[in-house]
Amino acid sequence: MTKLTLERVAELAGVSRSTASRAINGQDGVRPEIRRRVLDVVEITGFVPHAAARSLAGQRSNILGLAIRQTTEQVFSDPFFAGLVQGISGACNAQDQTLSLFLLQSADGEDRLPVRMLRTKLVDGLIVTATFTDDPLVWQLSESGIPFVMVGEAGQPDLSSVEADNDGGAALAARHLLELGRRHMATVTGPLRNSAAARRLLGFERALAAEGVPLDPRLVAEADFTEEGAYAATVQLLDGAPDAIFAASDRMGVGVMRAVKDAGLHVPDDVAVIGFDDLSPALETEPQLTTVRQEVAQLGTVAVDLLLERVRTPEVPPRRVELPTTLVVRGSTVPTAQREVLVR
Amino acid sequence: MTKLTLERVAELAGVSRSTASRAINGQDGVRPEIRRRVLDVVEITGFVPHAAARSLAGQRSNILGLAIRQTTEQVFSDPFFAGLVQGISGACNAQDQTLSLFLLQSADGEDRLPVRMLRTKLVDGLIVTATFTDDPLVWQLSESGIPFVMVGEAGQPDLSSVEADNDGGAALAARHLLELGRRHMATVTGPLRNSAAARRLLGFERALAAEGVPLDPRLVAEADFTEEGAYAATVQLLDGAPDAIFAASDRMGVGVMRAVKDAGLHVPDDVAVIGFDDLSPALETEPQLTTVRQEVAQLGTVAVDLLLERVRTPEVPPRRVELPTTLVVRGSTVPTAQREVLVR
DNA sequence: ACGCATGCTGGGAGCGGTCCCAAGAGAGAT
DNA sequence: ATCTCTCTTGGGACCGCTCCCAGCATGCGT
Repeated sequence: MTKLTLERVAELAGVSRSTASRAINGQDGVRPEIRRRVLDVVEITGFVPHAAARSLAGQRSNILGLAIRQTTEQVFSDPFFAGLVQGISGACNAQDQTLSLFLLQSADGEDRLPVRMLRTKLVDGLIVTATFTDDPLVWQLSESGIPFVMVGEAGQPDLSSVEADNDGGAALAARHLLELGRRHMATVTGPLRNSAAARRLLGFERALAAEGVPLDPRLVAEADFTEEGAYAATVQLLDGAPDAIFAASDRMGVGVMRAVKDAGLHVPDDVAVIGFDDLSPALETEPQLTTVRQEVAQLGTVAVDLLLERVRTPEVPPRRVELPTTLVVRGSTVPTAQREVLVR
Repeated sequence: MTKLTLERVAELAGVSRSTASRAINGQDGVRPEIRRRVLDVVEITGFVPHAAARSLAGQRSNILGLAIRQTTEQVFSDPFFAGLVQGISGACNAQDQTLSLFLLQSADGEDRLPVRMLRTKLVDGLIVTATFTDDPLVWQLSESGIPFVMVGEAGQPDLSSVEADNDGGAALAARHLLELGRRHMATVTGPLRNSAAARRLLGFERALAAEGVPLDPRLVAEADFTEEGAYAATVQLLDGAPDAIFAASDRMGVGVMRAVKDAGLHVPDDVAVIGFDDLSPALETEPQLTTVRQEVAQLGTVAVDLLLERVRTPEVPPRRVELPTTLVVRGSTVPTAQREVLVR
């Protein structure tokens, strides 16, 4: 049996290679009747164009890379990445792109891996996430002139990026707590070299200050976005007797609540707890976690759009997208009964 | 500036394309001196061969796919996958292969995705995991004649696969509990359509039966490899007043312990708990979880080896590798003090 | 000194597509 | 009826690399 190539399909459809190619790729300038005939042959034979040939000739691989700058362990335990990958992979499917995942753990040698990768033209562009401030990877990438976008991280102004409105979200949390009459606010931040973590702290601080309730620096503890880290941080914070704690992620919110409870305190009566993300952990606590919702999956789809924009029209300047956040009130700040009253 | 191609490198080194290619790919039949010269040019120019061209000409892409048949959410919350990906990705790097990850969630349309994928020759082969018994994906793959290996799942005998000695491991757990004098054994299994889960149950049952302590069917509860699922299952099991519970994964072990404690019982005095995997969750409980260790990362490296074997020498028949398991005793079965005595 | 292995090296032919350009067929205009 | 112009279509030239094969210069044996 002859190998199934475009040439062969064209032959079977009684047209030329060029015409077959046009028909298959949905380009116009093909008589409908002929297009039909070609597509029928494709259908029957189950022809699928050879990726390498296509990418060699077409100067485009239609593969997008997702580079996550984190330990494998971290990546595979943080629901944020689950949502992000979900969104990205959905968008890739919808746009006929293949997604390839790269986990960049080490800070050294492997660093050059992604750049090498891109030089091979294996991927058309890269979505980069979980980098930290001044990550060498970022400037290596921008220097190499490869199309890429950053997710959840501001980066330099001349780069494409998507992120949630972290400041605004944190401010929502702050105002919510103020409205509840809390005055002794504490916060467990993510690693501050991570820009999202930093902005959440900043937004929280500012919003409080704006209302004349400045955040006591002793009531700020830095953690690492893990439940355990947040637990430890909270244990410390509790010495300062806060009446509300803002955790920079839901996962940390879980740790915070556990620590509060273990200290014999009640949520939300003694200490109101609020998280960030609105991912699955927020629903697994008792009471459920009030949180600032960010559309994680959408972060992913927007990232894909931005990247394709960069790949397809490099001349269009990069742009930055900020997605809105919303407050989701649950039992960790407002007891159920009371909430119903509020709703009314 | 001229584009950096093999041709150009050859020209700079003053040799032919062929020679440059041989030098770069480490093939022999190149005078050492010439090879040096070529490699120097490569070094200086930073030449990286074009992936598509290479794969088109060489009939091999050097990309391996990892297909995980699970919800994104599940994948990104199960430490088992973290370890597996770690192992696979390490092995890929070591063998100069690129890893591409495919999450296959839906059971329908997207099912054909991997097959389509492979038809494009984008990946040379696939590592498949987390499939279930009679998963259509498996026969689709074997029918399509694409090289692939299965991880942690027996599959048909004529397929390459790696998995831990699940039966043996479960038997280790059983015997350990027996030695501790427990007689009222219970177990929380994984989803039984998953072959690993099924074998762990089987191994546990058989080992107990062999010692004349048959497993009471009412003390078997099926869960879904999640902590929550195991918690719920355990709540039920506790009605039967077991004095030991074998959880088919560490993550489930955590749920089991939580349920036991919430029921006001003590671990290990009232109920001994034992897990499977020896992954991070086992260390996060108090007391730490005794568990059956399987070398998850090694599962990954072996998978890559097997797959490359299939890809490179299709004529060699597929083979099945079973990795040994070991028992790791911790506080959830034997209190620290007592353990020290044992060690002595 | 001559023939013949042996070892390197260079050239050419693809791999399977995409894209550009020229040629052919109709349709509309004059 | 002739000439354009537009719409399709086919052919050829690559894309950048690998692989095969022929050509050449050595080295050796005799």
